[in-house]
Amino acid sequence: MYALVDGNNFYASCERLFRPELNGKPVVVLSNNDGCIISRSNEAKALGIKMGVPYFKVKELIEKEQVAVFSSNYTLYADISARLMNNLARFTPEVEVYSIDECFLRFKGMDSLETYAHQMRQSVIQNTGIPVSIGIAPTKTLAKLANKKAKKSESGVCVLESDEAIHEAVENFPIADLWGIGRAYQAKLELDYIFTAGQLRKQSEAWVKNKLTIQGLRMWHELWGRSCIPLKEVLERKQAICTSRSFGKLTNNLEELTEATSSYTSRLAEKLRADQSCATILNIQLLTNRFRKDLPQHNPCISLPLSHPVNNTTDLIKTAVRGLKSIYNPRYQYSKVAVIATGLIPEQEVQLHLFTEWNGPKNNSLSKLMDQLNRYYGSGTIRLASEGFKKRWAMKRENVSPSYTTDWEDVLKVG
DNA sequence: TCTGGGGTCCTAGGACCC
DNA sequence: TCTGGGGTCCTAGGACCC
Repeated sequence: MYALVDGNNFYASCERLFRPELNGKPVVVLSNNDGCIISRSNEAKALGIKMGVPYFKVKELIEKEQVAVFSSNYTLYADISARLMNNLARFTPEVEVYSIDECFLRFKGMDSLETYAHQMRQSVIQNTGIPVSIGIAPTKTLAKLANKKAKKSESGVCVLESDEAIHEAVENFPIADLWGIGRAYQAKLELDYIFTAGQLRKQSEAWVKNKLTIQGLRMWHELWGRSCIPLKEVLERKQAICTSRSFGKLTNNLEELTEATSSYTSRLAEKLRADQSCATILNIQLLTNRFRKDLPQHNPCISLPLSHPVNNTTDLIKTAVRGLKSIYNPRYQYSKVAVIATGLIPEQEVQLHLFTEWNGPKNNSLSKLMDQLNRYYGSGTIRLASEGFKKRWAMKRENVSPSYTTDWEDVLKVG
């Protein structure tokens, strides 16, 4: 049996941990650049604030209703997430951390899962302060479905074990809420008058494969209780690593774009090293603001093969800036730059080259020392001058909460 | 004025191999 | 008139997830 455990309104719940006076009050968390609503407390949902709406469109309502607004603080959420996952790992050895706020667990040969689920829930709320919902079923797809049911229930737990219970849960479950059905598939299925998981489940194997390809077929089997999506317990090495952010304002200034590209690339290099990977290809993409219909659009990108696999900051920045300059056009106002590393290979398995002077990864001690210093003294403490100092392009983050659990300066004082 | 960021998997089609 | 069969690898684009 699989369980899916997830934090209720996770980011909003994290913010409330350290602001208990906000319990029972509406709270929202914004995306990067204070752009969109990405997490809402139940009270905020009740006000009709929808997921994903641009902040400026609901600002008036938010002010009128005195909703507490937070810029996103991923340092905080990642730390709370780790506590949550560690707590859950005490209940079974088979754990897959699926996202920052979700976790699949697997149980073998247990006969009182319902009781166990309530114990887990109690333990998590007591040890981390985060309320969670738990769905349990014979497959991951059904566990996700059970989790949605759990969210709506009083107890926060939903166990689907017997064929009858599964049948009843699936029968009227909206197709759009299924794990694996997005907007495009929803539209496609509705053209065939399929609106519920029950209706989809009744279709033939061949029909489903034809409409939704192999992944849809897996989902179909899982809806019948035949598990075909395994638990991924070990983290696989990433195939691509990306750093991209919108600017706080539009710009066509090459100096600013160069600073931003250098900064993002520096962050990207840190991520590569943390993953113990080296890149063989670096992609740079410039984007204009697609919502500004009044401005000309320009979204050029370039793929730069690296002469040898690297993850050190200076080499990557040199390449990135060269790429940026080759696609930049001063006629356009840009809102974002993305730096993407692909063709990743393990740091330990970098091949030497037979026909060039290059003789192996150069001593990365400078980059590694920078990582150490930045981990200890805070991100950006030591950096390359090309990343700039004024950072006029930096993203908006007007309501960011303190790093309560990861920065000594921000630890709460009791007195 | 103001609209997020970071990933994965699958398929079709083209280039190429013997 | 009539032009094979069986593969691999790569890429772009489309779908999905949180």
